[in-house]
Amino acid sequence: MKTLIREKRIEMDMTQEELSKKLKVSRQTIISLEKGKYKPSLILAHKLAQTFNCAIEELFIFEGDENIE
Amino acid sequence: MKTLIREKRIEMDMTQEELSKKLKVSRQTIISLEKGKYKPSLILAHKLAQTFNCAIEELFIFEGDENIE
DNA sequence: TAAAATTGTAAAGCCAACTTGACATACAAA
DNA sequence: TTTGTATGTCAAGTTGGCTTTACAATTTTA
Repeated sequence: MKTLIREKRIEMDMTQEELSKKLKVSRQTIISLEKGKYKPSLILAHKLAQTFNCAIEELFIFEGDENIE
Repeated sequence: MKTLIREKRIEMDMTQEELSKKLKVSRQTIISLEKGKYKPSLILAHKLAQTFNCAIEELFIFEGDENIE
C-alpha cells in the first residue's frame, strides 16, 4: 500500500506536529504512517482523508492482494 | 460508526460464508463486522467496498469524534 | 415436521496499530 | 556558535482486529 499523506500534508503547509494535533494522534504515528511502517485504522484513514478533502481511496493506493481477485 | 455491510451483502444475494471466502477472512469476522462488534482494518474495508462497488465512505458511516472537529 | 442451510455466541490466542518517552539528526536564524 | 524548529530512530507497553474451534439458535426448504 502506498500513501500520499506526506505530499498532501506539505501541499497544505502543515508540519507533522500540526497534523498529529488535528487528528489527536501522536507525532510518532504520523511519522510511521508517512514512512509506510504500518497501516492506519479505518477511523484514522477517514480523518486523514477528511483533512485533505479527498476520498480514502485517493489517499491510499492499494496493490496486489490488498485488492480482491 | 455504522455499516451497510449486511444490506449490501443481501442485495448481492450472498451468504456470510460466501463473502468471507471471497475476502479470505473467517466467517466470524463477517458476523462481528455486521454486528458492529469491531471495525475492519483499512485493507478489509477496501476489499468490502470493492466487492460492493462503492467507496469506503459509502459503506461505513462515521459519526461524532470519528470525524475531525 | 424434519433436515439442511444460515446465522449467532463464547473463548483463547496472535499480531499489528498506536502510545509514550527519551534521544539523535538536520537546518535555519539570531 | 547557539537556539529553535522539524524530522527521525528505538524500545517497551496496551489495545483491538482477526483467527480458530466448537457448539447453539434461527430460518429455509423439502
